Amino acid sequence: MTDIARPPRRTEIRQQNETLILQAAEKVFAEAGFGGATMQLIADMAGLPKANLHYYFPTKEDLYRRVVQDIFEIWLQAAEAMDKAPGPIEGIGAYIQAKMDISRRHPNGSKVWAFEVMHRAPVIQDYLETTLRAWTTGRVRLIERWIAEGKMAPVDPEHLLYMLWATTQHYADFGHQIETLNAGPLSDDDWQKAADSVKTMILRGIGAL
Amino acid sequence: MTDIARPPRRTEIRQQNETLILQAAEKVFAEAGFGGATMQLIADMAGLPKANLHYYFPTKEDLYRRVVQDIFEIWLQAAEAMDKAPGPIEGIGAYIQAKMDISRRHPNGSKVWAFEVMHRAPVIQDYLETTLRAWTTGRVRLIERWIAEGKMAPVDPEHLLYMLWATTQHYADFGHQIETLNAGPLSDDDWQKAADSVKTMILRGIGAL
DNA sequence: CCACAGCCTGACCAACCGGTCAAGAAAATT
DNA sequence: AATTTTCTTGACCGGTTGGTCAGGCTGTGG
Repeated sequence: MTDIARPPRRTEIRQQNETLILQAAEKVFAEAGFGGATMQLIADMAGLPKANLHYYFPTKEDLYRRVVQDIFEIWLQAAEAMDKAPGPIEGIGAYIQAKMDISRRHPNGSKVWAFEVMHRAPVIQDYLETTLRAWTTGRVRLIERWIAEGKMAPVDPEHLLYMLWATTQHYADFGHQIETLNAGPLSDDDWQKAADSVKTMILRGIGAL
Repeated sequence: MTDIARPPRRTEIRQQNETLILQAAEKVFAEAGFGGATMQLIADMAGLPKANLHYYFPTKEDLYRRVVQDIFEIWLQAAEAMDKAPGPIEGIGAYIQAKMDISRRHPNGSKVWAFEVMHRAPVIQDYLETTLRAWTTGRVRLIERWIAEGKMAPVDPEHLLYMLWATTQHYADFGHQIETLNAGPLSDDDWQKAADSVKTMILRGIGAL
């Protein structure tokens, strides 16, 4: 009865199977990259026949795109903590904490993003040029304001952002290396120490402490 | 005349073709990962028939292992700058500069390493457990000495090392993202600014300035 | 000049890849 | 209960993959 093309009704089965597939895909893409991942492996991990995957996600690239988009949104959400803060200690401190939590809880998502960017971002280049760039310039202005208000030292805002991304995501992307040097997985205490170390070094590094 | 099994004589042709193949392989592995890279693509980029690659490197994995090993040695060499220094300002400053130079000149090598570690290091796990761990504990002791001598604030040495690796390698691994936000490749000035920013923030962050 | 080790490569192979499809099972709607 | 939509799946396909191999080529030491 409606003129607009109705979006396919989201039945419960659909919802359930989609998340099942997406979880398996995130893991496989993270561990093998786009080229190394196979639909068969994702299907096995999700406990579904391969043909069923192609019913929900027509192509491998469609599935991959969804995985990358989901991660990007999680990160964007974490960035909100930065905006409401009165100064860098609260704002950047909260941002580091939020990103460290994500590195711990969604390490595979972070890895897929890293794979994609290293691959020269064939799938999400438009995101980089639009959403990420807009977000970045906004945050640069915020940092510049804090500097003008004397709340932190006059550091280059862009390189500060790169440092925030690099340090926090390192605990996800290079988690295996860290665990090897640590002779085992990081405990709750280890993670808290890591977050505190990063916060202390960076906040002092920008003259906010 | 020698009793030991002679290593195959390294003719000039062999030397030349091996480096040709290794250069092409580094690029392809960096852009596609191990699974996504194909011997055919590497062969085309090296300007040799595929069968010739298998003459010098019997399997894809042999070739890959060589690429990863080469990068690891470059990094180890860069770390020497840290040892001879009297304190953190010179030592860590020089280490950051050296690693930033490598990120600029060998971005592909850095990416291959990242791929490998994200892949849970199937090929170089022994390197992580032996060489890298030994190097790390040595450097931890050095930093602890500097702290004891009052030359820097009492930060956690391991997390400082992670920060050094993360920030410097970020400019190689995420170079595409940085170039996109920068609306173009980084100039000489940009690279110097980046290195200076990292040095300033980290050295101040560890209380060495 | 020969001999021979090192180098080169087109053709080939089994295995695996992403993706298709037809036919039916299960649910939802009427 | 009938019908229509959504979901499921084994079998299949053309194309590509890493790797092999026989046979020819090349340069060098004797």
